[in-house]
Amino acid sequence: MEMQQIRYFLALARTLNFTRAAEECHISQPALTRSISALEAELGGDLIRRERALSHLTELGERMLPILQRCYDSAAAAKELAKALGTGALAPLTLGLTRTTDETFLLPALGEIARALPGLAVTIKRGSSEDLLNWLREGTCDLAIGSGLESEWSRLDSWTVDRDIHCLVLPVEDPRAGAASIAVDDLQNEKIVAIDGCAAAAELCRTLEGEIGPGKAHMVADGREALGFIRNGLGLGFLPQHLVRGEAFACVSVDGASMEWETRLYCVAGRERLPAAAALFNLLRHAAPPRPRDRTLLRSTG
Amino acid sequence: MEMQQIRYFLALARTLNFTRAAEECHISQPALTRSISALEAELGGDLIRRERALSHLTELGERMLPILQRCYDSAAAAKELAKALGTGALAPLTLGLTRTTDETFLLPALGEIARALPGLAVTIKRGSSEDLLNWLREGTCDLAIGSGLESEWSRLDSWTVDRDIHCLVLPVEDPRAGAASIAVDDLQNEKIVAIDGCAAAAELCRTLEGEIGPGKAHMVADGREALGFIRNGLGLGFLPQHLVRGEAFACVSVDGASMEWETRLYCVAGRERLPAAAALFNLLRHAAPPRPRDRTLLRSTG
DNA sequence: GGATCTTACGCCGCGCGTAAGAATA
DNA sequence: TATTCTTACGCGCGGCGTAAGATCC
Repeated sequence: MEMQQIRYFLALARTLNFTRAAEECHISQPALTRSISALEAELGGDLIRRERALSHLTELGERMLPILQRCYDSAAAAKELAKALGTGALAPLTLGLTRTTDETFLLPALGEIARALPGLAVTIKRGSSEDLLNWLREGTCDLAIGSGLESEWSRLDSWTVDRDIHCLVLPVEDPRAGAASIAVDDLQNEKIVAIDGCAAAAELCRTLEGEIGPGKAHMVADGREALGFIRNGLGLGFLPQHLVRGEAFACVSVDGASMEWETRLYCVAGRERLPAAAALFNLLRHAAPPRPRDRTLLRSTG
Repeated sequence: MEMQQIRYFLALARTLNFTRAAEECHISQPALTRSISALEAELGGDLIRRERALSHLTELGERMLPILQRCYDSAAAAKELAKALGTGALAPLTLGLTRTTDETFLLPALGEIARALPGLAVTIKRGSSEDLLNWLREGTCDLAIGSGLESEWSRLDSWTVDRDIHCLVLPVEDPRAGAASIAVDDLQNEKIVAIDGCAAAAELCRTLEGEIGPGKAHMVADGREALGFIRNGLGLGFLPQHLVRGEAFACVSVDGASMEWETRLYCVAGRERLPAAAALFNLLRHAAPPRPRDRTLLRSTG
């Protein structure tokens, strides 16, 4: 069963006339007759009763019609969707971000791309660094943004595109909320609330006690969950500062822990990019080097 | 876009490996490469990123996959359905009956066919004689059963397969309910309730007053509606007797009106029939000639 | 005779397999 | 070097158009 035969049959079912159907298909009438006959032979029965003015589809023909119509429509839809993707009328862009990555620095660039590509359709997937690395390998995302993806994979390229400051997050009523900073040693007996996959928090936990373990810190999925834990006294947060902005929490720096982390753009070398991914890539790569974020927000209450 | 290409692409999407996909499709690997390349050219973009162990579908490929899968599944479903129709695993049978035709005489034959053809699927369509004639012409029904389809169409064949007695149907409280018979003249001022398209009732109405008109009789769609009309005093019925059986009505014959009508089987000469239609045709044609129905029920209350 | 579908025949293109080449690990 | 995909080349099948035939109105 070939697509041509289906096209011919659909035309024939519309016209119920071999001559006119052949015209519609831009082939000779004998060619259409032969093609239909072949289809009938394959299906094991006549599709149409040839009765000149009274010609009509057989039972088999009537049953085949909607199925083959769907088949043909699917092929047509595929071509149309492919065209939309080719022209940029539909421009999907899938980004992988670690759970702690602040996406706001992307928004101006995405806005600019959306103006140039009205079909832009962004998908943001959040996951651990390992997830992002796998997504890049599998091609499940176009670009990844975060940190700590570095691996032995030689095809992974990366550039710093943003900086993020991590800080200790306390309930405002905590007695240490007004401190200029807190020493790492003061945290030895504290429970830490961190976001799963956050490299900065992982490093802090390693500093506090050899390895990061489930007993040492609460690992939650995102900032909202973390702040809820902190608010309810389950521990002290160690979170990227942007998550605390606008919330009633105190931010305090930690002496002896890395606070400023680079947010990096990762891509796979030698892999061609869709228009939207290419545009974002260029905007982020060629933008002015990211400035350190304003540190004055530390010790504020958000 | 050819069906082969779709098949090859689906295999490739499963295996993500040109060599194995070619094996699955029983073609050489270069042939599959070329076929996929041609499909990619038609769609205007790569479907798969060739990265050996890391090969994976592109965005375009991911989008095409479900659509082309549906296309291929439709074609497969068409072939399967055609096979079912060919083998008799599915044996549709569409019968056209006039609204007054008693279908019960068909049931033994249909039961016998169902035993031989487990896939039998009967559709009974009710309509006027004109409807039935059109359905036969259009091939919308396999066989028609009723009366009054005779036309100038030379291809219409028919045989008597049953007899049906029409009678005047009265509410049991009607004073004439116990009469042996009623003269046509006594009905001149009566309103008749008849089923639309019933040739017997039409003839009675013509006898009563030149032509059948909407003012002379109530024309309803089926027996249930007719009995409701009669029960509510809207008129006297003239209906085939089988519709009254088991109902609380009186049946009285009419002197001067044709009461015994032949139920005939109609088919289109020179048109091959599906297995179920052929079977029913043969059973009805070669059955013993129909006997006149028992007239003793007349004047009973059903 | 006109309309409609089928059959016959020769041709061209397309898809196939084989074989060789390129790229990557 | 082994694996994997692409390119090159020649062949044969299959679908096409033209022309003639069959059938029905």
